[in-house]
Amino acid sequence: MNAKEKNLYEAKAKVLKALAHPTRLWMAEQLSAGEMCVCEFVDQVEADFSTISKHLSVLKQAGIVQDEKRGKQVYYTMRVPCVMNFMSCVEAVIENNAKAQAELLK
Amino acid sequence: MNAKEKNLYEAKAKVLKALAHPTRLWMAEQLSAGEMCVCEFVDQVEADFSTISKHLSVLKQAGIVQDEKRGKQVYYTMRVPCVMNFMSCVEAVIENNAKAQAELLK
DNA sequence: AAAACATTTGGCTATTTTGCCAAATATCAG
DNA sequence: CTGATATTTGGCAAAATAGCCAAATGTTTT
Repeated sequence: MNAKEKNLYEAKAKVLKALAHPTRLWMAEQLSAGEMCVCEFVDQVEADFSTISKHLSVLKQAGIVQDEKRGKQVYYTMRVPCVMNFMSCVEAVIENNAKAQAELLK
Repeated sequence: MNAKEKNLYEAKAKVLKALAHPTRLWMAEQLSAGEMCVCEFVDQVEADFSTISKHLSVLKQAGIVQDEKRGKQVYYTMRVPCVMNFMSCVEAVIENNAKAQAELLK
């Protein structure tokens, strides 16, 4: 693996890492259904609003979402909607794991 | 978000987290092309073999790969091949980011 | 049984990530 | 301008992750 390839894998990993947090993943899924402002997340997520803001910032830094200020509020939208397409496969992994677990109990 | 839903997002995040490391992501991509033994990774990755073993263990714990001992060697294979399908989208994110960067320089 | 080989595990430190609080910034209402 | 509201930023402590070394385990060869 040369330097260029290494950079590529680091870039890819950064995108995945941004999604690899329960709260951020949930946020991304919500945004897949349409834009939301920070205040809506504050209402629905049990965490300090500064924490929520930082999570959104991580998603933005990774290039997954974008923000737009309108009045007092900041609205976030998905920038690359396809990102959520693979969640069905992630769910398949989890189902597989559950099956394997169940198998152990037989 | 109730407790059950929270568990689900934690499980999904765990799968993503397992892939969210340059070395592990590279390993997963290699395995998408067919099985490999730990020793092959040791030859190709610049890291201690214990580190490599631990990375593979993380992928296994997440349910992404499975292992099989044959003789002295341990062979790893993808357990849920679809996991790599979304990489084209992750690449799209990166391309988008690059475009945005380029735009800044104009 | 001993030596050699392949891999995993335990333990430790360095680094990164999380999440809260407090403070700063920006916008709007009066 | 002042105060209220929405959000971001800085700073810090706690928790999680990464990666190396050494030791343990399992397998084959001699």
